[in-house]
Amino acid sequence: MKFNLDKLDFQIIQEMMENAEISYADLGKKLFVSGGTIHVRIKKLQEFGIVKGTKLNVDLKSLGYDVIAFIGIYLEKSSLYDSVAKELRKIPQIVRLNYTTGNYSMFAEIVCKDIQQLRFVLHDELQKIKGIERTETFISLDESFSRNVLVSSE
Amino acid sequence: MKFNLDKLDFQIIQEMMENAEISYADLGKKLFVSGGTIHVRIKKLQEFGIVKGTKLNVDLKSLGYDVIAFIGIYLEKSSLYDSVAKELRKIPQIVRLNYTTGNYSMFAEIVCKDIQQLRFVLHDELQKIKGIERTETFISLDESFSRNVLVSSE
DNA sequence: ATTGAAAGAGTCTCAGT
DNA sequence: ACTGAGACTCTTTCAAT
Repeated sequence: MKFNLDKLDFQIIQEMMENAEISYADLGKKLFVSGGTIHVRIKKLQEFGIVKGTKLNVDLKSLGYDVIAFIGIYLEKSSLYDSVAKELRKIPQIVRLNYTTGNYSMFAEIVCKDIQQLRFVLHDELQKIKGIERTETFISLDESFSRNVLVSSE
Repeated sequence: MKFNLDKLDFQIIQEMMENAEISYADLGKKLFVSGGTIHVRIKKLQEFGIVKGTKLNVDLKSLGYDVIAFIGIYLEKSSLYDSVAKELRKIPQIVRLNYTTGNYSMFAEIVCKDIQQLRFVLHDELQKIKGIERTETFISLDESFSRNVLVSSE
């Protein structure tokens, strides 16, 4: 760890990773300090670059984005990573891309409105990209859980 | 889509998925409506359950959580899904679990402080869980990008 | 449905401890 | 380093359109 964070800092991060709407006064009550102290700590965490902002928590399912899938990508040559990544970034349904060890060269996550859209991306868009040897798709039938990591000083 | 959302609703969602800190007045300026209108729309989106709250955007790398990996899990029987999911949930480093089609029965994402911790989870904790036949691990060497889906009415 | 203004709540600063 | 109070800003409500 690069910074000297204490238990209170971690408690604030943990709490606000789940719910960033809580007021400083209320969070202070919960953690037995004043709202002013919460404020000072959050300012410090922002200065350190640990807290980068807040994001809206949106229920994608209710917006019709039902289909989540993971794609393992085999490249012809691993040197093609950057150029393939650049092409994959152009596909808005692909929300995440990691360069990985193991079977696959890259690992992508894709969010679609329906199976037809997923098929279109897999069949039409990915096939056009030079350097992709083949792909394996894992469609999520159920998200068992999704949560934040447990932060602490150890 | 279950709801009647217009362009403005989607613009608000898109903007605030990236930055939920912006004030209603400022967001209104950006989208050429009053702050009051932004407020009404967000209230509506909350009532619909589309907006579920806000989350702190934390830089896990700077907190020392450097190691992200994906784990493909083979089960002995797919009926063991629930009991294995229950055990995996007890491991705090596992932040996400999906039940998937394809090669693997389940797909997990894990966040660790170092390779030693990852090895401990993979070798000691996962091996203890009854019903897991074997696992394949893909360590992320680089996150090329991670972003929100592009929402719209179509 | 949108607006603008007033009331209420929260953030931010700072002097005191 | 924490606190509490005052200044300031944002959210929330509401009457008018």
